Amino acid sequence: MKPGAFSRVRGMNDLLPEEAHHFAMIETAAREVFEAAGFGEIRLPMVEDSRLFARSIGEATDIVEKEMYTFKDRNGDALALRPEATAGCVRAVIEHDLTRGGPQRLWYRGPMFRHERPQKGRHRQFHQIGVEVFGIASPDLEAELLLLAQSLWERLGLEGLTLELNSLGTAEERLQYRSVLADYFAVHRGALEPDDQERLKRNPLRLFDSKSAATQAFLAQAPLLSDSLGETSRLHWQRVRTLLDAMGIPYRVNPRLVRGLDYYTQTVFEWTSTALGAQSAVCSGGRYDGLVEMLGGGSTPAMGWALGLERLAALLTRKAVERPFAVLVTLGDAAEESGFTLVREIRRTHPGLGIVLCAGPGPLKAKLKRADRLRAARALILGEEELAQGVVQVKTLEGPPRVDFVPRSEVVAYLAQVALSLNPVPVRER
RNA sequence: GUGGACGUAGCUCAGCAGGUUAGAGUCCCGGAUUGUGGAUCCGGUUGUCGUGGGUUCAAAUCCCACCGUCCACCCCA
Repeated sequence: MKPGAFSRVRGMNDLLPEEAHHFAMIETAAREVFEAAGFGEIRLPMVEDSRLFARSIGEATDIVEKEMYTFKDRNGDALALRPEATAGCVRAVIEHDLTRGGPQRLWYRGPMFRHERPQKGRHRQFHQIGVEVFGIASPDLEAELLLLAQSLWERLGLEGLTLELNSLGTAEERLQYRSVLADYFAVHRGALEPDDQERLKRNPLRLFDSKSAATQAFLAQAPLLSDSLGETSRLHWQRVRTLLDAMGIPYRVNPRLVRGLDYYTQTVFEWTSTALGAQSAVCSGGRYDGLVEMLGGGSTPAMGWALGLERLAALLTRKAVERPFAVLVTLGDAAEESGFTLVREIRRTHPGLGIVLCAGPGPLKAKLKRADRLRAARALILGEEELAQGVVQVKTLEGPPRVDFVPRSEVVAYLAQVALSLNPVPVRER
């Protein structure tokens, strides 16, 4: 790179064609799975009032305290680039009264922004696809959303993901347990590492995430979250697991899974992969029954999850490459003119037929080489000789060597026929 | 935000007890075959050695700072 050139902003990456194609595969699969399940897409702004995030995610979370991109616009309003989309989605549901006609099933996708130190699987601009459902309090919602994710993994051919889940109970139960845990740890405060002392002070539940052996030893003796669940929560939690068992979706109950965002209640979960290093969470979420009300809406139970596209794309090992059906090679100006006419005709009559142009100057050899590298099925050669005879040379690039001369007037129909007979379809995976 | 490793052609990397003109593989381009791909052979372009400063007769090589990537912490998708 030359001195005066610009480089990208730290943590905000270009998605080159290969990765972009993985993104597109995931997005396409997600759209199919979601829409078949009755979810509607919602497109949300990337900028919101920064107080929206402070109130929903929690004032005392790292996301809000240290990681948000906040700025004042020209009116002096405090705005923020969204660090996640649930808050904005809830805001929109309230603003447009979307639950009026009964439960709402929504999905979204797009970039999120957090000012963290970049690492593999962790970027300052990253991309999520998420679903949110409003207006269903019963545990079948958990089963529905977990099945939805499972369906997506299967649709993508992803294996080796682990589902962990836990129940936090109602907001009250969670708060109560929080103080029980704080009391228990108050005695041991001096024995904790600075990080964990901080957790104890600010959000004791986060002690479960600690990697300190001492803290984990204390936790083994600590009162259990599950013991502070009331009857209703216990039955809810039981029902979620029964439904998962009935569907045969494997999972592991992890009593230490507490999640970082303040708004979660009842069921929380996380899909992880062992192939990603420290940033192993691929998809996570949970129920947030109190959030709608907290943000000024009516009392509305809700739940959602989000997946990280960068992390998921990293698990797609198969190289997906677009293969054109044919490459059109022209030689000379007159053939070039005729060739463009042919391509226009093909694209008009058979839009799905992939034709890559290889016109302009240059030796035939190099152009065929390009066709070969694109892994096209056919090369269409159009030069002075073909022009004089009113034909197009169709060369088969895969399989036994073969060359056909097809009259110009029949070539479009001929190609359509060949493309049809080629099974699998022209777009294939390498 | 904290700690550590690393930064040399587009890509993967060698070179670094300071010393002519900075290398290999790959990729790309051209030719052998003036209009027929993949294999082989021949030839060619790769570059402020991350940036800036310092030490020195001399720095890709040693020192410092900054930037960036990666790893761990932290956090989380």
